[in-house]
Amino acid sequence: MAQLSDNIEQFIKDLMHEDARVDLRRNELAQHFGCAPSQINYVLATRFSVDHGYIIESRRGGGGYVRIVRMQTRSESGFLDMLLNRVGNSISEETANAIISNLAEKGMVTGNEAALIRSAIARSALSLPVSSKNVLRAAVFRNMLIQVFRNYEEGKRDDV
Amino acid sequence: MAQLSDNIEQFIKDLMHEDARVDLRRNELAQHFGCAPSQINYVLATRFSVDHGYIIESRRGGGGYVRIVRMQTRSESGFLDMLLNRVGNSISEETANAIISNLAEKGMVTGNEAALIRSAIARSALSLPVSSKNVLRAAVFRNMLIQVFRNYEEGKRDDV
DNA sequence: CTATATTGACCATCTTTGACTATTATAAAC
DNA sequence: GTTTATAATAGTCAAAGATGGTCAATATAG
Repeated sequence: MAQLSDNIEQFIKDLMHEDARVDLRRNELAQHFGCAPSQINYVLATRFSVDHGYIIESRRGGGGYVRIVRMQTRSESGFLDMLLNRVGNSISEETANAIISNLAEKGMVTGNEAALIRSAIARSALSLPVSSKNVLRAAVFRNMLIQVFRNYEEGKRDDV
Repeated sequence: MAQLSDNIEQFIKDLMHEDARVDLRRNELAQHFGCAPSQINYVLATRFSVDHGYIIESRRGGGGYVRIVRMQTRSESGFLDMLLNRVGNSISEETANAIISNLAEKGMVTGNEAALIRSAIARSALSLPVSSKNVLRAAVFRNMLIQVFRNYEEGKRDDV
């Protein structure tokens, strides 16, 4: 089932296992995977966004490159502030999921916890319009309970 | 005479004989049985629901799949069933917290997970009235993020 | 007759590609 | 040395492809 995009993502993450920064040639990488160069941009956009905790820099022309940098966080409280700011008053499920992935990659939440958070903020959990907090709470809680049992079933293993 | 749905159900259950989890291609399976793809959804909805002890996950697009996950034992899925029933359509924060404590006592969730669930369904997280899912999601997510960092700063300790 | 099953039309989401554009380095011309 | 042409990169965006989801109409089994 592994998709081209997933393979490229993994390839890059392997490269970054040691270093917080990696440079690569877009065209070379595309050739290595036998795909269109713009495919690389797609992977970067969907898996290495700022919300995922990465910054992309690049340069065109001879000797051009694409640089992927894993963002560093100074302090935990600063990081939390930044995240709360990013979330703000409104956030899409996709953006939230990117942030959750980032937290999981950083080891700040376990895979189970990440899944639990996802289940609480999923579109399907937030039934609107809703008349009372109790009704809304039930919807969110139900989703989380199901998630708990999914985790429990897998023997608390962390695969997300 | 065995219905198509029964055959598909059996086929999937055979696949799951060994593993508690199986991934399949909806279209492939439909083709295998010479039926409409949506027939697969029907089978999943009627025979692999949460009530039946299964959880369905899926992904669209290239490399898409349908994943069926079985909960470990009948008693566990029965327990979940009971809980979902108890939650029903509406639940107070107090009742929900009691359920969460019970799950923690049984060791089905860690202390961190319990705290995370509480933070998602707290009165303060469920800001109503609210105009959009994104706004509501932000409120819930913010609460959970704060909880994540509280857990993390406490050294990932699990005290309930 | 009623409950269950089946299908098909239409929708939503994710991925891959290709044509066109933008930028930079290097070599050539002056 | 500056200007100009050419090659070498990378970026953007929209279209096409590849899946799966939903729902209402219809058919079938009991």
